[in-house]
Amino acid sequence: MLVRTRIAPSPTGFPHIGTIYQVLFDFAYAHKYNGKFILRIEDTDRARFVEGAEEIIFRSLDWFGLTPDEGPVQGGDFGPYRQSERLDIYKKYAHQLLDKGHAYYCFCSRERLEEMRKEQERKKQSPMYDRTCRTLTEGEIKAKLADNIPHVLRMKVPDDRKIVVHDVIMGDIEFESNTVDDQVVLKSDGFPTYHLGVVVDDHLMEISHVFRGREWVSSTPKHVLLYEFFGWEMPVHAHLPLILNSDGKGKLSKRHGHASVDYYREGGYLPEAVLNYLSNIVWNHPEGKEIYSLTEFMQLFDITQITSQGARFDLQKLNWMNQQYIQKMSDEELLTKIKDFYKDRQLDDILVRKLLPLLKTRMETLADFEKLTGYFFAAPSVAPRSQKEKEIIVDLQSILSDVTDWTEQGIFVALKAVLEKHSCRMPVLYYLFTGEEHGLPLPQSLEILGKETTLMRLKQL
RNA sequence: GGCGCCAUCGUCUAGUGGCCUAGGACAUCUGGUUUUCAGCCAGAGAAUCAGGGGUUCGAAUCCCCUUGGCGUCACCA
Repeated sequence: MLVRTRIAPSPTGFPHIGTIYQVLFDFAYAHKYNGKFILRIEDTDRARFVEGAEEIIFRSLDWFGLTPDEGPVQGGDFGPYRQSERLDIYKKYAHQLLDKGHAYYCFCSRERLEEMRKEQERKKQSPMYDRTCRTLTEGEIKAKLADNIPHVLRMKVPDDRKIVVHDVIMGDIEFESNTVDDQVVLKSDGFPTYHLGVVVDDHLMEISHVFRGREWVSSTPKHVLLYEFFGWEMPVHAHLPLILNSDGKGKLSKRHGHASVDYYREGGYLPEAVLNYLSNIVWNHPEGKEIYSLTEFMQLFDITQITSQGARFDLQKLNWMNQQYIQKMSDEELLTKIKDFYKDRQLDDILVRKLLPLLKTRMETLADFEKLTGYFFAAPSVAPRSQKEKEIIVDLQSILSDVTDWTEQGIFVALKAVLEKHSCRMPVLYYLFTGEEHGLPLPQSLEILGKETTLMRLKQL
């Protein structure tokens, strides 16, 4: 069987990191078995549609190197890959359901539905459609249709049945059909709901494995039923554990800035580090390694071995991982990444190259470059904070101007003399030169800055 | 509330009946690297394996109950 996985985001806002987390598994699994990874845009909610969101999804996937094999951009034999362009298909299948007696017209207004739910809640019942329209006679239906009363199609959930959801990481989960709602499958605007959309498209696009978040398990019985109604074989399902907010309260949400993919790109994170982190929170390398490549993950992971607990998002650990990746990078690679990250800044290659060895162990993200190297590009705004510091500046000027050997070692000796004379500590000098109390090693920094610039800046204090 | 899932250091986890007086990583703290900060090295503290019952010669591991957390209950996905 050919492995085909898919991600089916809806263009309703910025891409969520949870989407990338899911794609990681889609992508890895598909490519592990020489299959295909498909992108399908589920734009069936016109009210929540956001212009441009689709392009951001494409871009985000590309940034992570998780480009789909088939999709709206790449094309493929199973298109169109946008649900809004497949309306006829859903209509056809919805009516097939109707003909087979697995669906029925519902003419209930939103207001009535709303009231019904309120009433149910008042009676402490779980809100569910009361099946009023299930008993409509053929004549009544025809009359309402003729009157152009807005309507939807609902699936007819059978009574008193066990519905079993097979999940490769959770095992079999049993549901009682009486707790399953007569879900709307086709909306009054002719668009399908998610439930009809996924089932039809996953089948038509020959999806073999469905990886999605745990939040979907409770609607899976509906999908099981739909597959059964159509007489189709159901793809293998794996519901991935949720990524939780760092306080453990709830799914990683928009309130936490780092739910957005942009947060990582703009924050100077490396896509491979983010992917590494994402996989590591629910999967362990057999040798206990924490740092491993996507390729290695792809080769070694087994979907059945995924943890079954939701995991809190730990930014500190991600930061550590990102730093590990930066540290292990070659100078050339790092230079490229930095220049790319600051592409609007016209950075001087020669200067940056000199800085790299100092930077490497001090950058958690590419964005740290700016904080760490500011004083190389412009004089920091510093003013002596005491009489003592004024005296130190005077001594610094005279001692430094006498340094003939302007190297790390020569500068170090000179600085040490000042330190000893005033019996002060390094952070004081550091502040005078950079405006910060700590950062890159001072002697090396001054060597790179150059004698002339160093003395000139000192004079301006 | 109904239904479903989950439960090992602060966090992510290893662990599938004896190798566990519970291992690793992040974080924290201490010392070293003969004066910043990182990095690196060494070390420390940190989990009565949610609680209670079983099963067993033996349980973090199997079963039951309780508790707690999370998810979900739309013409949203």
